[in-house]
Amino acid sequence: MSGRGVSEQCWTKGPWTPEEDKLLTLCVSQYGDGRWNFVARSSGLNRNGKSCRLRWVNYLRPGLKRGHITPQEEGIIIELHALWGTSIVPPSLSLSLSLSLSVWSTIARYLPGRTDNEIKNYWRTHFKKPGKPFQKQEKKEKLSQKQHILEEGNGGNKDSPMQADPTCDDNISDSQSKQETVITYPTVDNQFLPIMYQDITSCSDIIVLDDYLWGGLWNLDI
DNA sequence: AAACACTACAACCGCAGTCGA
DNA sequence: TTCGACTGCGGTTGTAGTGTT
Repeated sequence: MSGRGVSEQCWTKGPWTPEEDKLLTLCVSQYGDGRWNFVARSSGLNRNGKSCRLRWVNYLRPGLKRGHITPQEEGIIIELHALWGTSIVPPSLSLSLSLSLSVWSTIARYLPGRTDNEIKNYWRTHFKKPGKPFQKQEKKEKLSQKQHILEEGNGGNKDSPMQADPTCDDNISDSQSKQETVITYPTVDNQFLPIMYQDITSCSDIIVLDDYLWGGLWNLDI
C-alpha cells in the first residue's frame, strides 16, 4: 500500500495508523456517525469525511466480524444476490424503499457484522471471475486429474464431490458450481419464483430467510 | 529457495441521491 | 425552485500475504 500514503490537496490518503483509528473512534463516539465532514474537521485528522466514514464503516465500527465468510453467510450472499444482484427489486419494494436501496448494503443487513465492502469484495473474488481465475481452475483440474489417476490406481473410492467440505474454496467442483450459479442466474423480471433457488444451497435456509425478509426487516409498515 | 500466480482486503474515485439554505 | 454541500454506494485499484511451481 505504499503508493497511497501521499498527501494530495492537503488530505492524507492511504492506510490508517492506529493513532488515527483511535482519534476517529473517539470523535465518532463524541459526535456520532453521520456527520462525517464535521467529524473529519473536528478530529484534527487530516482526512476527508469520506475517508473517515469508510474507515469507520468498514473497520472500526463496533460489532464487526472479522475473518472468513462462513458457508452459511456465503449461501445468504448468493441467495440475496440472486434476488437483487441485477438490480431487480420487486415493484412493491421499489416504491417503499426509496428506490435506491443498494444491493451490497442490503445484503450486508442480513449478515450482522459484515460490511457491504466486505461482501462486495467477497463476491468479486469468489464469483465474478472473468478470465484469469479460470487459469487457476484449469491448473486445479489438471492436478485433480492427476490425483484421480493416482487414486484410481489405488482403487480410488473417493466420496462424491458434493460431499466435500463446503468451506474449502479450493474444492474444484465447488468453484465450478459457483461459476455455474452466477452464469445461470435467471433474470426473472419483477417476479420471485421458487425456481430461482434451484442450484442454490438449502431450501430450509430460504424459508427462514424469507420469513425474516418479509416478516421482519421488510415489514415497512412499522 | 526463488519466482510466479493468486487471493483477500483496505482504500480511493466518481457518480447519484438527499437535504437544507 | 435552484444550487451547493454532504453522504452513501458501486466500481476499481494497489498491495500484503499465501500458495504453487
